[in-house]
Amino acid sequence: MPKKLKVQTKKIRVRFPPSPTGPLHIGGARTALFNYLFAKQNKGDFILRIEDTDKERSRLEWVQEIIDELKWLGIEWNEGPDIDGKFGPYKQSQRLDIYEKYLEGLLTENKAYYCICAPEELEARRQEQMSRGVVPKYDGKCRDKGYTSGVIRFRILEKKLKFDDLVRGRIEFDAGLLGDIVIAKNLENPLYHFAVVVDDYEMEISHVIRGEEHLSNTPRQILLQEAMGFYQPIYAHLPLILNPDKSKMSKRAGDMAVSDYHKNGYLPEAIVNFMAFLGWNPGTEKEIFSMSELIKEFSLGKVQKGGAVFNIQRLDYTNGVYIREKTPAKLLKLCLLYLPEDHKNFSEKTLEKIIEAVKTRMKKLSDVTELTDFFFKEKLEYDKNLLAWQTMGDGEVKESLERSYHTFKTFKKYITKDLEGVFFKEAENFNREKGHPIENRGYLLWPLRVALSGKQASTGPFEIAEILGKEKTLQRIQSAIDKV
RNA sequence: GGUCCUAUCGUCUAGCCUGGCCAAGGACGUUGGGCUUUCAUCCCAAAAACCCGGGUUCGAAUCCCGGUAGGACCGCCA
Repeated sequence: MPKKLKVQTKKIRVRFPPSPTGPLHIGGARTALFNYLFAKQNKGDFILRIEDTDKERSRLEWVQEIIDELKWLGIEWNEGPDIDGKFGPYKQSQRLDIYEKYLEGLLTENKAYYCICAPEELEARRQEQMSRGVVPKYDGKCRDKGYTSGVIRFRILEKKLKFDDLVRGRIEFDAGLLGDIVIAKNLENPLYHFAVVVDDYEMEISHVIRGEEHLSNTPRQILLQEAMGFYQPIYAHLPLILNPDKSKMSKRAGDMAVSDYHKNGYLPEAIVNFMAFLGWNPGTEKEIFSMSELIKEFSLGKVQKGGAVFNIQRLDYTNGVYIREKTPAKLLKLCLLYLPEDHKNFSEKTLEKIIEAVKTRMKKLSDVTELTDFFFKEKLEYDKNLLAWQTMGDGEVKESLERSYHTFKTFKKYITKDLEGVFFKEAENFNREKGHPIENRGYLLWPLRVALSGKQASTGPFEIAEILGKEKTLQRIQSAIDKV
């Protein structure tokens, strides 16, 4: 077995090793982000490695989805399955010969051995140990039996271990409590603990930054490193992302797939900003960070130790901030997907105006559909009672609408500011005639806005009128008048 | 059950290492108010937390010990 002891290079090299058994989740994406941030900040390399040793559960389409969503988020790697590097290949299924070599070495040195215990038998023993209240661990039955087939087990050395975690400080374990672990089903089928250790070594990974769920796996991996004469990478275990009930955010819990947020109209900048604050904080009062600002400010030392509950309201807020920051042209481009088919009948300029008019009401891009639907409809459907402001009766609603109708007729071109000036005066006049409080413009403006939008809540009437133009505006008011 | 980890407003967190500047700061959310024809944006304000118990000390959110609670792991998954 190759015994060249690699000295840890000065170069910072980190990796994100997803297993393609499902979509990329927020938890994984956050881990990828922290690795990326750390690498970029230190002018190091960020490697994407696909851990597809589980042939049954791994699927090519998941590999693609993980790649697509990571890229969408703006997390890019220096080496990976789609970008060759000198440490490739970057899919474990293509590195079988490498693992086999190390496996054979471990076997000949008697640091690993074949085990022929049947899974059912193992399970039964596990249950029995559990019921007796002892730690379930493999009893070493097949050790030193000289079997030449079966699964390959790694001999766990009984010793105390310690390592320094970058976010948690010194961690100590007693490996004597661990049972011999299966590291491969056979020479051609390595398992996680073994493969990850071999790859991190072969790929000269300097820092292993991963979720806390791996903290208790670390001693096994350190033992494996020692058995093969590898250097030990520096570890940093990130706090878990939790469900509202504080349980670990699992792959099955709800729609935590990055692709779901993507489809629903969350912006990558918002997701990245939000994820960065799940377990990390700059220590200042700045809350909105771009990727490049994060690269500058990020620090593992400021990473929280306790788990963080995923708070969707905060994501929504952050998303809104980024939406409002977009230029009209960019926002329109992003929203196109969520607009009705016939949006193509409208000019780009008009569409931009429509989006601008509803921008502050959007939490996510998909909201644009409902927010703007009335601009595209030929005929508005709404309850005529909606037209009444406060205590207005039908007769007054009609008068109010007719007043607006005639005022609109006097304009050639509809420009929000011009309309506003005249209508505000008109509203005062109307109130004076009707004996309403002068400042309560709703008597004139509310029925008008409802006539133009058909909605309880919407953009103001003058912006709508400007976008609709004279013909449609007049037509909508007329049909409101006909309603009452 | 064992091992390991964690513990500040409902949530994300600052402060903790280097005790006093903390009658604990910010943000989301909530509530109230302002602006306003509505909703949203924006602005202002309020309510809201140091898990518990000991100890060390003139003084503890901060240090120590013990509880308690939560979580992760204990796979021929990763």
